[in-house]
Amino acid sequence: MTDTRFDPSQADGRWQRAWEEGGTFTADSNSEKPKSYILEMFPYPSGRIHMGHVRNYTMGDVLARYKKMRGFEVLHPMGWDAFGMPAENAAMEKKVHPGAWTRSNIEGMKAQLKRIGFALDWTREFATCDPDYYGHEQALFLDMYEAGLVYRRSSEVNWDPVDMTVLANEQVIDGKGWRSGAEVEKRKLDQWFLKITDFAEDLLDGLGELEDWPDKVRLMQENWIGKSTGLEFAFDLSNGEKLPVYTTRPDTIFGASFCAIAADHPIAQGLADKPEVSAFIEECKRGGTTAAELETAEKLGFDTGITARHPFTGAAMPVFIANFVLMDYGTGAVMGVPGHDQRDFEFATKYDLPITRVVARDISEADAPMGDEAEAGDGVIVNSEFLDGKSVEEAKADVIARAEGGGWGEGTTVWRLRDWGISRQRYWGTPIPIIHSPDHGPVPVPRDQLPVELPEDIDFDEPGNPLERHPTWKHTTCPISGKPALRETDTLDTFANSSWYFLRFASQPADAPFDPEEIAKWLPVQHYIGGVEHAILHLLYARFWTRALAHIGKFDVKEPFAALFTQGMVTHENYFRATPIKNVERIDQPIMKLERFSPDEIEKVGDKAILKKDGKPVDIGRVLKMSKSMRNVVDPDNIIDQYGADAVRWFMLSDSPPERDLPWSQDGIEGCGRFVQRLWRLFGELDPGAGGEDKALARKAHQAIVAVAEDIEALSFNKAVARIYELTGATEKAAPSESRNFAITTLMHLVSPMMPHLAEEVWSRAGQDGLVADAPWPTHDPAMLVEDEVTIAIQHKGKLRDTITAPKGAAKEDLEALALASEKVQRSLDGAEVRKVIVVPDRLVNIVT
RNA sequence: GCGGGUGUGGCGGAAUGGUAGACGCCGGGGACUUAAAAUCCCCUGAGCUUUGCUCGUGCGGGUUCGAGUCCCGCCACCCGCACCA
Repeated sequence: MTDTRFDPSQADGRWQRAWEEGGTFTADSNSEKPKSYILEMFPYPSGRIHMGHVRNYTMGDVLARYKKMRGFEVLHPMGWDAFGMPAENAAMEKKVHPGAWTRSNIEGMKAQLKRIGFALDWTREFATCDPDYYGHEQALFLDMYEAGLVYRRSSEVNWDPVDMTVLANEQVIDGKGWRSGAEVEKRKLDQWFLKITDFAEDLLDGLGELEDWPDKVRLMQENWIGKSTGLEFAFDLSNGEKLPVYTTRPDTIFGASFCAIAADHPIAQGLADKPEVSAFIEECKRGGTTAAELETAEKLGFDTGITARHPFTGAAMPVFIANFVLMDYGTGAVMGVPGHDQRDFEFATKYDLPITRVVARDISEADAPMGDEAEAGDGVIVNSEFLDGKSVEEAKADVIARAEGGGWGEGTTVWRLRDWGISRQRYWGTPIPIIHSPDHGPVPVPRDQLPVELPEDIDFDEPGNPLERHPTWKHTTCPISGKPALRETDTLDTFANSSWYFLRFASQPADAPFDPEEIAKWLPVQHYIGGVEHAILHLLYARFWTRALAHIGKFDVKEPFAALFTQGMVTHENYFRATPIKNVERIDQPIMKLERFSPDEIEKVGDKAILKKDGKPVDIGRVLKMSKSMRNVVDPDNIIDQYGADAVRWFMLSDSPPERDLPWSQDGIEGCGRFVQRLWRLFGELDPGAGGEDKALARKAHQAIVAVAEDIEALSFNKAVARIYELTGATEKAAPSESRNFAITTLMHLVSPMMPHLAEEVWSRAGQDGLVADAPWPTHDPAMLVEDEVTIAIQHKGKLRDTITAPKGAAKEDLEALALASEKVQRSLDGAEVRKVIVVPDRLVNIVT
């Protein structure tokens, strides 16, 4: 090798073509090798690849390449989560077709991904907006429909009257539509739902087996599913009606002193003809829903004048309409037990209702006064007739048994999880394959008519759903009667598209969504990597679809992702300048004008940032997630132009542990670029003529083979990187020898998953056959892992005084003698009597005086 | 409010209860060069009375021969959920 510098601008593309032409990363499902499916969450084609993608896919790429070196047949696919609102927004703003916009983004982003040299099987690429893909999705929807997992009901939605569309909760900001700014209305619409609640128990239980998922994500899903058990029973009301309530604390029933119902409860609505009642209901709806507002919101109630009869004591308890009771949880009504529920306590205090103790630490404390808050903890039941003296758990069981025996209530389980409303009044999504027949109601589209394709000729000139106002698209005939009928014009929530794409990657027959035999070969995904922002929705929906399809008998896989890894964000400092502008009202409090500057406009000098165009300093703000609004985005393409793909990949893996945020820095990427060149020079020093053994270096190389493998398998890429730096440093310093050549070729292998272009280049220049990507992971000699000398720490009273070198496995007595012989130790002992000596073999000696 | 996480040099971070700060970045000094770039070498937690000593992993206690690591009690920041009965 004579080139003094590695030139990524010509090498990167050359090796990318070599991998592509050789089909190096094409997965063969008929291979005899063990299978490994490595998957990163596929991107939404928003326009450009950003650093977050680069980090995400680099991690998966290292794993995929490593697994291949370890003898696995690896499936590492890529595709596009291509349906969604941004395409429709672009259509409205830029007058382009959502499909054209999406396709063009995909093309650009695919080219960007290829430049980074990812080991992807592009033969399996698809976009969810391909009619082929969403046609199979429609078939799966019909499978679920036939299995009774899909139903239609009227549901309240957020309706934007200007854009004429339904908004997700996240799109409603301060009660206004995020785009139109119009006051959002609540509207009842017929919506399609998937019965995810049928699988609530399964989805909850399944979490227990997902040992290689982060605890955090499992907990979030557990809370989201929100299982609770208790008693549902009905109070007899003074007006002759029944009031069903749900409680998790039936043991405290003797402490109940009132009932409370939600503002939109039927009984409350029934009283709404009284102006004071309707005024109160309005007041309840006005309350904000942010954390701070709820924190300070006062408990408000309206006494209906109705009373409820206590099932045991027969006491008449007032029934209030209350602002803290939610209609969509439980029965929308509660029994108020102020002594042992904080909300009830606050409410009772405000409206001067009795607060009775029915749980105490001990039976003797039955008459202990209540403090200034409710006691929700465990204890012994008191003041409760036949329950007195029982534990909370015993009393719960007793009350439930009596309610069931008496036929006035039953033990139930209540879930926080709601069925998944999947109807969206949008164009750019999977059309729901249903036909509304005048005679037969909703009828599935016959299978041979799938896919129901989106029409191309649509316009976004008016607000609302283009499918709804398309002149011909929705007009069809009833599959049963043949009479004119209307297509469903709603499309599926985009989360449906990402709920089964990993199955289609594994298997892509033309006539079915997937082939069960192929699914069995590849699933579950061995490593699934993505952002924690998908901890609940996407990951829960994907788990649900997999279970639902397994339930229908499509395959045997229940959990799609054996291991989940949630990576941190890529962050960057931001640059700004705040200049005061004249404030006519308060000269001492000027209004500040804030200007932000992108990293391209800045030059860093030491720890100062200088604006290039005026040569003056700007302020450096906090390190934050890269975002357009902060103008702190660094474009991967520019970086690759300057430093090559390998330097960027190396940066993504260095320093920060992968689950934490990674602060981007110019100094850091320059350091990575330098290291690529440092390795290049070192690899050029391979000396076939050199002989002789360098045992210390050879040992380091063998240790690195083991350690780097362990680190990659634990996804501790930052540690693997540090090991490679160490071996590199040691190898550079060593004199030529056979061992040094071994260390150099070992390094070629160890860095190849991380810097594949450099590795291929030096591999080929070293005259090796084939591609390093196809080469196996180097083998280590176990005998070479063991050191024959170790450094022993000598402590006196737990503090380090000296270190000595001793043969590995030296006897305790010998170590003790060596320690006591140390001059430094003797000086520290200063003649004191040695009371005890603790010897940890091969580690340390601690002398206690 | 509930749940979870994090806290170690100027910075990112290492460290099965056993030598705290591996490795990288920044910074300082030097070599090479007419010069620069590139490269290489050395130093780089703080303090002190500098053969060495003392202090030091958010704060306060504890267990231990020995604690960044284990236990108890706090503080700060970050994330998620939320009037869920």
